[in-house]
Amino acid sequence: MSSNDKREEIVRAALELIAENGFHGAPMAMIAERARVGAGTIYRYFENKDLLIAGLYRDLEERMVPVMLDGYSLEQSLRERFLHLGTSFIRYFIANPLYFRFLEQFHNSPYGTAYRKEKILGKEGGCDVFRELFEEGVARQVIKDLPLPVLFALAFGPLLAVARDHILGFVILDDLLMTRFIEACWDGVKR
Amino acid sequence: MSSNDKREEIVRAALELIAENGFHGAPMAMIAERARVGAGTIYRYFENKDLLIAGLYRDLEERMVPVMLDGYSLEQSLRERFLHLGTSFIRYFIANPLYFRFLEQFHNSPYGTAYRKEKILGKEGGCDVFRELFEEGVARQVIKDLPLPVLFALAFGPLLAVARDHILGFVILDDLLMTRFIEACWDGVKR
Amino acid sequence: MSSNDKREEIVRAALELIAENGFHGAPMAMIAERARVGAGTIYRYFENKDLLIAGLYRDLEERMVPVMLDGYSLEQSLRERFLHLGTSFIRYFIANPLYFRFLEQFHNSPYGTAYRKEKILGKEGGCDVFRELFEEGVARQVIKDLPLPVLFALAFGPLLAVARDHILGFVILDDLLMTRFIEACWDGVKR
Amino acid sequence: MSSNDKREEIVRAALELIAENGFHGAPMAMIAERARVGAGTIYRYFENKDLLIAGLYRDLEERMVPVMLDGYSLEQSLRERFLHLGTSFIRYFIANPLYFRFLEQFHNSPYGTAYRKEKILGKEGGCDVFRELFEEGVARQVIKDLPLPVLFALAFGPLLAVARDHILGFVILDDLLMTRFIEACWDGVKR
DNA sequence: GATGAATGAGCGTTCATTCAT
DNA sequence: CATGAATGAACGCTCATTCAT
Repeated sequence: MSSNDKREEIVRAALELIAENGFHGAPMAMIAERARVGAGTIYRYFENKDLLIAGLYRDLEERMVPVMLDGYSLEQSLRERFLHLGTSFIRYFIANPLYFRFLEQFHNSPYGTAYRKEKILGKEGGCDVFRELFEEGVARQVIKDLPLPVLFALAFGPLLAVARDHILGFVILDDLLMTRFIEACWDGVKR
Repeated sequence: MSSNDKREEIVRAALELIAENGFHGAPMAMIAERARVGAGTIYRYFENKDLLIAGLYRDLEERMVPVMLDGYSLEQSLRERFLHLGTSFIRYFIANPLYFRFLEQFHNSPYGTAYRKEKILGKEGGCDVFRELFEEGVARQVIKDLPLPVLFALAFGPLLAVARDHILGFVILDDLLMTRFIEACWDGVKR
Repeated sequence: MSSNDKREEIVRAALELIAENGFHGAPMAMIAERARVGAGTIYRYFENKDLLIAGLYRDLEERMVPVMLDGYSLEQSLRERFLHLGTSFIRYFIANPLYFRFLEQFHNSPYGTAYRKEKILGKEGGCDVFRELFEEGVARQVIKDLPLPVLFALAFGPLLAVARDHILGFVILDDLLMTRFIEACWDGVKR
Repeated sequence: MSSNDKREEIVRAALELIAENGFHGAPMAMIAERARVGAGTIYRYFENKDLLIAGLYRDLEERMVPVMLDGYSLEQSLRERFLHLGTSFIRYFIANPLYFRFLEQFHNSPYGTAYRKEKILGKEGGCDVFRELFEEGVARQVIKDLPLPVLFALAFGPLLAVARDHILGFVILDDLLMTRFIEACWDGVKR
């Protein structure tokens, strides 16, 4: 097994356990066991548990951006771009429910709180493109003239909530329903 | 100090500590100290920590409903009723940021997960009235014909997100902004 | 068992183990076991291992002073006073070899080093009386006019070395030999 | 780098780290790093950490003897020989404070204790010559008729104590003071 | 021979829970 | 009833040692 494989196994194991059981259900020894690795080995790759988790978060963020931007074009209308991003966003989490669960655990946790302090805005990987979209929309009077955080709340709030509901099995978002849902989100932000 | 006072002190102390520091920053001994009560005493009122926290949650839910329903009238239009509930909802959390922080801690935690498993729908205290509102709105073709969880996501998602942003100081929701924000939520759910 | 007994048991156990095996041979779990106490219990009495050990040291220091001063009188000649203190000092450690071993462990250890930084001089409990003796002796031209630390080295160096030798069984210091030895120390410091 | 160089690098690195930080501040990995050698390499030269440290000790002992004997002549008087050895001894440690610090760390440590058990007498490198000096002095009635360990205590006790004080900066031993100090030691052992 | 990644026993410490008082 | 001292399992982390390369 190569060194890189080991790192990846650790990341995978940590992600799974945290997604399944939360941080309190993912002690280092259990992560090591699931990764089929000695307990001390984790510390060759991550200085401590906090940094392992922060690393996990950064990993997920980075992986997400290109997926969301795939097929995204500034030549489309604002509405089309919004629908594209919203759909990508939700599809991504439906396809990777573990990632979603992890991010939820992370956000409301001492780990996430410290991390968020640095970023304030620009949260939720790939937000920059959302921010640009909103700013352009406000300027062109297509989107409501509300502060950015409020627009983010109107867009991400429902997206995250519905992704959670789908993952927990409270709704099944087929293609039609997803489209109608994201159009509803657009209704919230558009003028 | 009456038995009831003691219980209340415990609840208050636990709420404060969890809201301020998260679950990891609220060990039983610290809760007992803040409540000016022996550590063992907590166990007279709550079988264990999980049930203390679940009890806390139930408490908050119950306290919230009458506040939200204050001034609520079935004689108002659906839109007016939605705006009323949304405004009450957000005002309540702005007035009680500790409650909000606690609920956020609770939702993504082993405690909350177990609890949610029981309730599936009907979550977020005072939802019944929201559910009735949505069902009536769908039936009367005023609200989009989407599954209830999706409508909940469209309404609560932004409400919770914006409440968090306000509490963390990312936006300041004055009366005007709050009204415009909740109208935007209505735009999301209305036909 | 009273609370005080428990504290004492912990102190005794820690002292024994450290004296017998050094710091590395006295993990908290072993101290707890020897004290017939839960591992967590130690932490009710001592914030952490460092403070347990510093506490132990302070304890020993305090216990020693009155023993050394018993029968000490400023009306005796300088020589008699020196012999008295030297004899008491060495007798004390011969009677309490565990204390001696502990102090030796302590002095050259991260624990002791930090502690010594604060005190620089005035080390080895009951030194003040030695210092006064030396200062008076220098002033009255009975003792060599050397810096205090050098006089301390001339007096304590042999005392500690011989105590160690006795405890390890390299010599047996009977009363006669002890007297002759301390007289030899006096020969070193006197004019 | 030759095999012998490697061994020497390891010894040097270990000595430095232990002298600077004590045993607890010198893990094998850190020694390897400072010696610019793989962690496993150390084990080609030393069976385990205990033996590495015992080897270190033996090294220092061996290096010290010729320095102390430089200029030493059996034709000098006993007093002159004592002063010579004492001066060399103390000068050596003042010139090599790292060696001194290491030896102090070593003496009160599980490593040193085990080692000392083997040697009982003949401790402190270059003791044989001291022993001969003492035995001759006792026989010729120039030195007090005390057991050898007691004479060692009278001589080495102050020497080590004063060397420590100098190295820690509590006194500065210039040539004059050093001479006067060693003469005082001689006063302790001579008849 | 030399390496350094991997190991896992063992460390100091915390904290939910119990129970004698 | 109320207490809080006592408990010990479980945690995050270190490091002497091994062994595949």
